[in-house]
Amino acid sequence: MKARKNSGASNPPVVAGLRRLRRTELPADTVRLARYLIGKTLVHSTRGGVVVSGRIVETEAYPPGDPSGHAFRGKTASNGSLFLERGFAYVYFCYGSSFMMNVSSERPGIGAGVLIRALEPLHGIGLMRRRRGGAPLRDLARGPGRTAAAMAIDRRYDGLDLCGRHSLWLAAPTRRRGVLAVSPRIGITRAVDHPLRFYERGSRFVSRSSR
DNA sequence: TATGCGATATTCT
DNA sequence: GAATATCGCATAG
Repeated sequence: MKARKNSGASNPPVVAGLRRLRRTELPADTVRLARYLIGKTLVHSTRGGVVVSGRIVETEAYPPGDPSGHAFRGKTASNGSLFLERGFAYVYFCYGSSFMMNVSSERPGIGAGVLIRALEPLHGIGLMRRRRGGAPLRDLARGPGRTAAAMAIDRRYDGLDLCGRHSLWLAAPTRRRGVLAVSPRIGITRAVDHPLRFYERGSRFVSRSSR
């Protein structure tokens, strides 16, 4: 029998309340998608039934033709997911230690995406903390590499449809979004002044304050 | 809190 | 061989 209320300590927290985003809800435009994703939820349900999720509080746009974008030099064996239609995962490995996830944007055949840079942990915080070596709550997903680690996202998820019925998906917000703030992007060497980083103002889970 | 630095592997030159 | 959309630790203030 099923508990009608969420009183059981071992029950996963109100995951049924999370509604999958449909692709038609995602703006096709890269910058608009980057803004749209702030406040949305990223969900990863494991086979064991544990659900890990977080509010997206920081993104960066890498629009078509951006010299700092991975698609800038054209399609290769590793960046193909950026050229899919919007809503697919592009996962790559960087600096010898970190995976990072983008959400593909624009139309099929156009290489662009939105980097997910930070989450505010919502569900499965115990599992996230284990995956992150016992880091404090604030640091569990503060930064793109930490986000991928906390969500157990690796190369296997490259090319996955985040709007499909898979274990990793995008969901509607759990509460209203705060004020959106804008700054230059982090860690790049070209087009460094473009205001293409978006974050929720005041969030303690954002990777860095703008300068 | 801010800054500096080394580790690390994949990709493209 | 070089570059890289980073992290964690160290140190100083």
